[in-house]
Amino acid sequence: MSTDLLSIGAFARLCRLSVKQLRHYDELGLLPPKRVDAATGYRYYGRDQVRDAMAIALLRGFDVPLSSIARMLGGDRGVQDAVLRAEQRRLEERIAAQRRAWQALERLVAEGLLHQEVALSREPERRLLVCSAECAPEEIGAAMGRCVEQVTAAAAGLEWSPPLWGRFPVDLRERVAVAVGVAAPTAAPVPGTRVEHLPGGLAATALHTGPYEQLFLTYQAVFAWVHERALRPRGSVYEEYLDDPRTTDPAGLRTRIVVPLHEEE
Amino acid sequence: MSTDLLSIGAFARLCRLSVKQLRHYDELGLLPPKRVDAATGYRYYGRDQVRDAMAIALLRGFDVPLSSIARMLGGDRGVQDAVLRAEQRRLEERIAAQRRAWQALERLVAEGLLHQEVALSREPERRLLVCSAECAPEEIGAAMGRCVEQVTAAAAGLEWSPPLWGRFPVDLRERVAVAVGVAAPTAAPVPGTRVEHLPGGLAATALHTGPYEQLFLTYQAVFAWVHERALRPRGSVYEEYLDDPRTTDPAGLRTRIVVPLHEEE
DNA sequence: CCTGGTCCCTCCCCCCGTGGGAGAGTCCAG
DNA sequence: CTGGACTCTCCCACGGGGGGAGGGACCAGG
Repeated sequence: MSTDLLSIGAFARLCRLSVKQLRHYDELGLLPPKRVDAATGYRYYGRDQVRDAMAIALLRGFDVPLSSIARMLGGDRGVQDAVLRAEQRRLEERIAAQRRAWQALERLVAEGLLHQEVALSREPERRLLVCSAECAPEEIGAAMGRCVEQVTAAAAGLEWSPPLWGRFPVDLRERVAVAVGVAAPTAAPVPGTRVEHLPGGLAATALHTGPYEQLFLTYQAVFAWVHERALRPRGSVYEEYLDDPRTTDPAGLRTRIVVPLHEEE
Repeated sequence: MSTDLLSIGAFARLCRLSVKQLRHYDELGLLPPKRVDAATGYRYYGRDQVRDAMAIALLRGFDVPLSSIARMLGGDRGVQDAVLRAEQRRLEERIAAQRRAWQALERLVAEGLLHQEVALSREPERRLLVCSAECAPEEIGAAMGRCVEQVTAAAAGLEWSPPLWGRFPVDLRERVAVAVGVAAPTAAPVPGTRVEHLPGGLAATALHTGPYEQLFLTYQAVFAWVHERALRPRGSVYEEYLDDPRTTDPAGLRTRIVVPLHEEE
């Protein structure tokens, strides 16, 4: 039984792994040979190691990292399932990210790299009814939705101009805000909302047509345009939502991007 | 104009790249600074390099390799589109592979790692009407389909037993074949098909239930079982398709896997 | 003019998993 | 006993960076 040992080459052929891989897994302690000749360093594997080796080959085929494989080989069925589930979730996220990347590439093919039209404009002062929230970068959609609800509820009794506004800090990861313009000075806003005075002034603006998910592409173009001209962004960036996402096809959603600038020439 | 140069740090902040990245891109010749101070080695970038730098940042965000980005920056619009399209196709393939991996992981969670039941059996001799084809590994499905058509057409006038067979070389990448069993010795097979005698004998068999795409999982389990017992596969492996993929849900498709073995104990 | 803080330089090592190759030693069948 | 196939260790490479050491450069304030 224990005399029936395989050399690394024979074992590699059986398990469809390369000799290099087996040596690497030995180094990591992932699959140490059953016996190592002390004099020559030759590695000898047992038949009962075939199953583990083939499991490694299988999982590596799905790009499961060796560290996860190590946890699985060392654990019982419960651990294995947990690790597999975790790998599945990682895979889901990667797939989602790659689908977004695919869509973005599609748009880049359609309109070229950072070629959107950008204009210099002078924005008027605005009085806004604001609801803001702090959120992680991937929850922006949900946080925005909640703010929209609050702000439209608060504005229901007031006189307000239709386009909805969103404000974002330039470096992200701070506070996002949703606002509507209000005509008259308002005395008692609903709790959670407040009235803010948005100063006007010089700004770079661009019109993004397409899903909100791809807004960042137009932002990138606007910032390229701004920095090329040695203009300096000032404070937070904001967006004007010209269409209603509930009634407009995402591909046709128009959003006006506004990047406020310092006045100096 | 040319006096308005930015230090690497300032340029990095503008373009949302790290200083390390910019130095790396310089080394690769991807984005050499407009001026490098000969005495100090300090890198200075021009405003007109912001666009390229931001394009790099954007594309790296989609995991486009730097070599592809280099081709795009050096090329005109046509080249850019071609490279973008190529990246899209690479992305599609990766997504498809990852979805297959996800499905496979799902199956592994359901039934454990390489835990299928395997049995030792003695297969009878068989006389088969065979159609074979050479094909790349990813076209196996299509090649099999064509063979199935040919073989069923050829067998239409004959007396044949229902289960369809598929044969594959162990190391793949050779010839695949589709066959049906025929009862009587047949004289004149349709061109492109021939009658073969499949020797019987010892074999390891397992029943795979699920889509053909995941057959390799059960194969892996069978080979693990075989090699653990120091049995030696002999010649090509074959499969018996017990259900009709046109009328059965893929999740329920039963396939009997047969791995012929050398007789010795 | 000096000084200190912040910038920037190069160089090296690290990640992950694997392939390639050099140079030397080992195994086994003829 | 010999030759070819096998195996060993050690180093380098990939891609796309991050981290940090050690040392020079820049610039504003005193």
